[in-house]
Amino acid sequence: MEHPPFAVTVDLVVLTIRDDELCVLLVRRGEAPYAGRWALPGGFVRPDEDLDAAAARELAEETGVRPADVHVEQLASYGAPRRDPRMRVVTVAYLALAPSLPSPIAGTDAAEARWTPVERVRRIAFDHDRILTDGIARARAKLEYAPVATAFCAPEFTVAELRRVYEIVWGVPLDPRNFHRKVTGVPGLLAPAGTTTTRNGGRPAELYRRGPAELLLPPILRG
Amino acid sequence: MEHPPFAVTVDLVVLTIRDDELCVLLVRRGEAPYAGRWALPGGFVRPDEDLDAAAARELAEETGVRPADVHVEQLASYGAPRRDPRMRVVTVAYLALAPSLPSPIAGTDAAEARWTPVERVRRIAFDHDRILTDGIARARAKLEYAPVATAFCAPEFTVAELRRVYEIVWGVPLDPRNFHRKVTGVPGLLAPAGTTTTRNGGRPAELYRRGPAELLLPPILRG
DNA sequence: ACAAAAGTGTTTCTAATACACCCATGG
DNA sequence: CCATGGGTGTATTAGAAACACTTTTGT
Repeated sequence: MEHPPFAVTVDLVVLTIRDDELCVLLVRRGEAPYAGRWALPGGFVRPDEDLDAAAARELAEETGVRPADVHVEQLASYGAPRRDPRMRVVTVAYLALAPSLPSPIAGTDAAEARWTPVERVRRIAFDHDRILTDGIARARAKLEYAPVATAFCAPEFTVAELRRVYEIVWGVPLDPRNFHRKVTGVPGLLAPAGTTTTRNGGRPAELYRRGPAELLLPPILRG
Repeated sequence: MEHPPFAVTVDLVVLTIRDDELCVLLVRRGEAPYAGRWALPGGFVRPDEDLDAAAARELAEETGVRPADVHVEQLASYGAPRRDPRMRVVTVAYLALAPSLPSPIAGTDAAEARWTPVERVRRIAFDHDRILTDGIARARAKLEYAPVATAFCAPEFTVAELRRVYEIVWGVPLDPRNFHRKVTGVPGLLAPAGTTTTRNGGRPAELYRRGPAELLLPPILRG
């Protein structure tokens, strides 16, 4: 009963919104293979560590964000025999949705890390193109029926800021009036903070925090 | 740079409909751990085998069904440190939806295999309870927006047989008239076979094959 | 003739869309 | 006072649900 030895890694598709664009966190590889090329952040799962824990650890190391502010979920696993030329590696990919972070990423231990607009990503290392494509598709689909859009926002946000998230991720314009009604009508989605802001100009807007809702009923449909 | 050694397996949640119940394929374990207990079918990924290929191979070994007749998709990965007491095992779970098969499962190499109604599954080996729960939830959700219900049917089927699939998987009654209109109205979902059958009694029903549609628009919503 | 299942037509109601309009602030 | 974005009201329309009714077989 010999079981072939595998290495197991976690890789992260960390998405955020910066300057009105959907961006992904990429790190520059220092060693072969693909030395000097950009890649998704990730690393080996430790001997006594659960998969989710490994993903959370890598995320903290790379971004320094508090886990409570980020939405993390397992995406899929990838294990083609020669996806890593050194050895047989199966990677468990995770999708993370994070609020906008300061540009020089705090607490990072990677040599070089960068937020890149997803439209401009070209030929990254390993099979990470495919993983990124799958992660973006998942994020787009999940906004429809799960309250994850708030993960892209600061702890307190306006309805218009939440709408911008949808417009940027989906790439379609939404009617501000109908969106407002829809999103404030979903029970448990938004909790009023009781304060207002004028940071976007015009009439002061109500500030909200994320509510306790786990599911989005009815769903918010794409244009 | 030492990478801890992992074993990697695939486990299968194979669902079918037998006697108007949603059933899952379970196999009896011959060896420790959990000797004599029921478990999801599965096995080790081979050194030169992709994950999807390993899942397809195990499915063929356990059920003997032709791959074209079954819907197979990756479900999720599970890798808690002590989920297998022998060693560190990460398993990639797959969900398969199959048409009703003859009871003594043809082409099986497992010592003992059985279709069990999902409601009656109790305390199966390892963390397979959790995997099964996740698989059922995925199947229920996927019927809404993907044309996978046909995977439970024979190659040629009636609208009423397709409706029974939805009713059994969701556990809710559906209006036959509205269902008929809805499902025949989705472009590309059903291809008329040109023949009819009276196997369900009453007026002859049109027979259909699965159409080329990949997505279900508009979705079929749960009552 | 009658039961049973297939399939169609029609009415009702809910919810998404489009858009006119008013509100509250900064400059 | 005017520009800007926030928020409400309302008419239109698309689709879901409910159900009466007709069709085509087996017995």
